[in-house]
Amino acid sequence: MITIKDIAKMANVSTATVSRVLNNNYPVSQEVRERVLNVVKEFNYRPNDVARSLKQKKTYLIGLLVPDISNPYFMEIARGVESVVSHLGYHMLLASTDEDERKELKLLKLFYEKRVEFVVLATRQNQATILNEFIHQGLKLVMVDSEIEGVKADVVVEDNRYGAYQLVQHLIEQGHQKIGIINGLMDISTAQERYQGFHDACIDHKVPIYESYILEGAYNRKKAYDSMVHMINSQSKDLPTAIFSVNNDMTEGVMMACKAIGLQIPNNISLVSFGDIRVPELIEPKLTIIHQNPLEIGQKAGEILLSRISNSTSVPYKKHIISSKIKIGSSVKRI
Amino acid sequence: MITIKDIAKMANVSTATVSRVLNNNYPVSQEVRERVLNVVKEFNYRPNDVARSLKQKKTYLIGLLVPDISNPYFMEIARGVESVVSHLGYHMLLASTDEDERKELKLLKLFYEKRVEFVVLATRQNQATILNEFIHQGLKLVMVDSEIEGVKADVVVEDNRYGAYQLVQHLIEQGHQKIGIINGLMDISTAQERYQGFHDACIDHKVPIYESYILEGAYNRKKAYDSMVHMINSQSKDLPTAIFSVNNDMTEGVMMACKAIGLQIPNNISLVSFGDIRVPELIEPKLTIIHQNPLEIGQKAGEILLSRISNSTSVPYKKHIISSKIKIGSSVKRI
DNA sequence: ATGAAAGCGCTAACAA
DNA sequence: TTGTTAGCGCTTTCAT
Repeated sequence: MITIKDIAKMANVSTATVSRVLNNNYPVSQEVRERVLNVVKEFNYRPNDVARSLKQKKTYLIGLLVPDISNPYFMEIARGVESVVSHLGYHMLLASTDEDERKELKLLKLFYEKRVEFVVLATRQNQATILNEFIHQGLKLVMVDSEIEGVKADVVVEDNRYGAYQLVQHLIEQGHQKIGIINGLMDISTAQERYQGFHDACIDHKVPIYESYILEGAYNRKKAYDSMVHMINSQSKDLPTAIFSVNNDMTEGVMMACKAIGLQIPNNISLVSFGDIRVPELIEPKLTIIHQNPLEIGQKAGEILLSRISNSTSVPYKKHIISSKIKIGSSVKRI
Repeated sequence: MITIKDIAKMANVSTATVSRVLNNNYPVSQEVRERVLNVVKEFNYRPNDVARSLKQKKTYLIGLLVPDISNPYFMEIARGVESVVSHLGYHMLLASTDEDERKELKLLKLFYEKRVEFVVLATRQNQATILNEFIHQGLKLVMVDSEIEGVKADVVVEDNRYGAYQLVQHLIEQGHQKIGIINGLMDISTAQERYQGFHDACIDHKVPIYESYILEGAYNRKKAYDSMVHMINSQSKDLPTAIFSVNNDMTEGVMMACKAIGLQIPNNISLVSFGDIRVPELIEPKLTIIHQNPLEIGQKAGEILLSRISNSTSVPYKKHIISSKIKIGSSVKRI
């Protein structure tokens, strides 16, 4: 592999000069510049970024750690990050944690050893103490999607509580008093907050909350399907009139359950969802949902990290809340 | 930042010894090993991988270049790659080309400067000559999804021609003689091959091909929708009895068009698709499709690149074809 | 405007 | 088993 030394020799200059013309950061005479450039072109020389990184202590690497890189939601976030950092020459190192705490830790460690300048972390586990330890060692972090209480890092999340609140309020306004919820894993901040929104809306409007209508969906479609089928079968004489599904994946499960059993939405049961299902254009009815914007989360995270990289002055960590808009469909029956 | 030198000093050994205990590649006495390990732990030392890469000329980096990192199809491929390379300590650098040839070239160049050990490229453009130039300079490449004729690299693709062939043959077996096709961009290999399959099936079974039934879908949903609507409106007295949609995204567009206009599938028109639509569970009817397996493409690409990295002996480049299975649904009417 | 040389943080060949 | 040291390919300070 051809190095700067080779180029220097061929152009009859020092390596310093070659570096200067390549980086355009110090005065070089026209004549020498051209001579060097010619040799560079002739040999198709490409500087070794590893060496440069070592010398400059700058890798232009951003690590992205998400539960699953094939999950469109997270990849929209990634896309958002990429869109703002790529212009500055940053590249993204991507990896899936598979929701495995040990793997996540291992990846954080590896990212750190690769000297990524920042990591964007979408995690649903791990303790604040462990993450803070990394941070203490100099790892820069910005958390997206979920929050972990006590972590010393910026956070970009959706307005989960208020989004959920709006959805449930809408149900109540349409006359619903028996509202069920398909819940996420309660050790995850997003699930807690969305549940909180449900809870607050019910309390504020004096609507009772029934234990038996609180279903465990575990943030996955299969589980949501099973829970829903089970409830319908076991409480068929006294079903809720409306369901609030806490994420889009589970919403698909709920709809599949209704379809399988023959419950019509919204005739037999109403449904609202945090996040839209896929290809809604082909599916009836149009759901009333909270519209999510993962791209914006990613962009925000990208901006934050860029500004932290450039401004070494330590401004305090902040929680950025991306507001979520409700979109009214026809999945709620007025009763 | 703490370095191997610091550790060496604190443990009263040479840097070489620290390196040895960390890498476990040379004999070190128990006593010294423990001493070093203690200091490492105490200071939470993490070796600088940039320096190691420079020295070893090994980055453990795989570059992935796809049109769009938020496209689930490509991210399934990425997932496949990751699943096989991550065990060996490889990391993935990911970037979107946005179908922009210049951007793609720039990214290839940057990946090269970062000294990625391999790049997995899913591209739909660029000439073989340009790519071969990179390869000539030492860039290792494996192409996925699409093929570019003449590129000196391994290729992993689906069996596009035969998949399409099966689909169209199925239509013909069900009695269809007037078959339309929503086509991709014909400068992309996958589109060419799928069209070829359509063409061959028609020829082999002596079914006529009508020019006016060959629609431009441009591999995108919106265009497919528009083309479909236009055809239905302009040729309403003599529509094809069946449509072959060349990719899943366009299939969604076709279904939306049918829905908008009130054409029922398969009653009024039959439909087969290369690749399944999203959430098929919630959509009627079940389509007859070719089942795609991007994960497998990624895994295969990962295996290939791993074996090329380890076996320096140059085996000839090969085209790997992932076979595609037909899945019969209820979207084709027997006539 | 240019060159010499130190050094980024490691690894590994060589010596002891 | 351990230490010394050269060197990976760059950048940048200091001379000139």
